[in-house]
Amino acid sequence: MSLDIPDVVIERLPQYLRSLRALKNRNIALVSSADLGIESGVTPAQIRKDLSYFGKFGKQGQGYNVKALADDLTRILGLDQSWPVILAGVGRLGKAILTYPDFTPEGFFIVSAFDSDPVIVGTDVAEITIRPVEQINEYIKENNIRIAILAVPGESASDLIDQLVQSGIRAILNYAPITPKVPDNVQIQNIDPVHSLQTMTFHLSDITLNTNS
Amino acid sequence: MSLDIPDVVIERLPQYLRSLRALKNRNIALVSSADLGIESGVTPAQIRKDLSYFGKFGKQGQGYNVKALADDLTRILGLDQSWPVILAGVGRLGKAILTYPDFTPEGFFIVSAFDSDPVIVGTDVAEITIRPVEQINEYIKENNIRIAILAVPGESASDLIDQLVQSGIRAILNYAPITPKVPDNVQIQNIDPVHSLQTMTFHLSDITLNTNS
DNA sequence: CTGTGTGAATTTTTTCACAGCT
DNA sequence: AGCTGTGAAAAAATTCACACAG
Repeated sequence: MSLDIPDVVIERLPQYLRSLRALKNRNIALVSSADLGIESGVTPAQIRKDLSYFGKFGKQGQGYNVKALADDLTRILGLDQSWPVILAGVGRLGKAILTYPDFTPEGFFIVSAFDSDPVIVGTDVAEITIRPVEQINEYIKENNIRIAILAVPGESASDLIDQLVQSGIRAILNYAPITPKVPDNVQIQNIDPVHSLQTMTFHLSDITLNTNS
Repeated sequence: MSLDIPDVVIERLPQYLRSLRALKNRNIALVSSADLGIESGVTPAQIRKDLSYFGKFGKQGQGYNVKALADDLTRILGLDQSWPVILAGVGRLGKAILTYPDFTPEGFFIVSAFDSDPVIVGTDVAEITIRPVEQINEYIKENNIRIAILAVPGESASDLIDQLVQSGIRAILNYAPITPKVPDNVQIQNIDPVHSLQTMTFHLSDITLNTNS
């Protein structure tokens, strides 16, 4: 059994996977943790420790088989299957997400989109007909959807999240500028460019007028 | 002096700021670390410890003055000034970013945008005329720009980042699906929805076929 | 030799718990 | 009495360093 694997470890796995794919594209068949470290920007010890949570993938004296490790990570991350995803909120941002081409090749496909605006409901975006948000819970249950992308305004986000979770959503990619509380068995990842920018300005303005009273 | 303030601490500050603003909107003038904890989803001890890196902001027995603390955090984060930002890459994603309305009220304004495609160069998006990417270094230097948003394809990203850094960029909001290496004095934050989704699927598919060989 | 896998050591981050101010 | 600010303790994450497999 597992599942006392630290979240920090899991968050690095997609990065390793990406690096391995890049190496494979360069026709590199074998890679050491040192070289994978250079490629992914992680220390070799860290990589070895991270992988050790899941098994033994390397050969002493040689390193890791690039393709085999990529396949293993793909399986570990659950990316050997294709995940249906729903989108809530088809405003400016939601439309951009619907037409964003990068999800599909990675195994995520948006199967339906919902909005509360009657003007938007019924229209088509990227070959998907927008449904009224009132139908979202029913849709989730009937189609066994586990992943939702949230692109609604901050005010409506919390309530909607509660509903989604009720209906069976287990993973939320949240674009609303809030940090919602969700139950332990629900995953949430926030995409928040303003927050990211605000983190960086601290370092830019460090005249750092500190020295406490 | 300061600047041995952990990054984890700095990353929580914008969250506190947001919570304080929400409290202020509800006309709450005074808040305890316990209540701010509920609002922001951080433990009270963590909040107090975090703030202690920057000074003493509370009153024993009472808590924190909401407005005063919000103002202090705004200053600490360098958000009491307005930051000019440039955008590199005006494709599908870049256009969405240009028309994204949330940066401006938070003190970030996009002053110019650049692209390599001659078809795009010269056109106007959101009242900004797209310039050729060849002029980006000159523009950064002449206008003393410190922050760049990167929305170019993965392949072009690394090289461009090196150029930006050379020209004086100190903070990069990166939408390209790579994890670039930058010098220590340069901040980078990655916005990577696919990575975020891939992190979550691990938890969804935990049949967790582990138990090592 | 080379480079993995891993306990042990170190460092970082979080939480505890309480003295002291209001 | 209530709640901050903070050293000290605990927990978590990273790095070290080396036995051992190929």
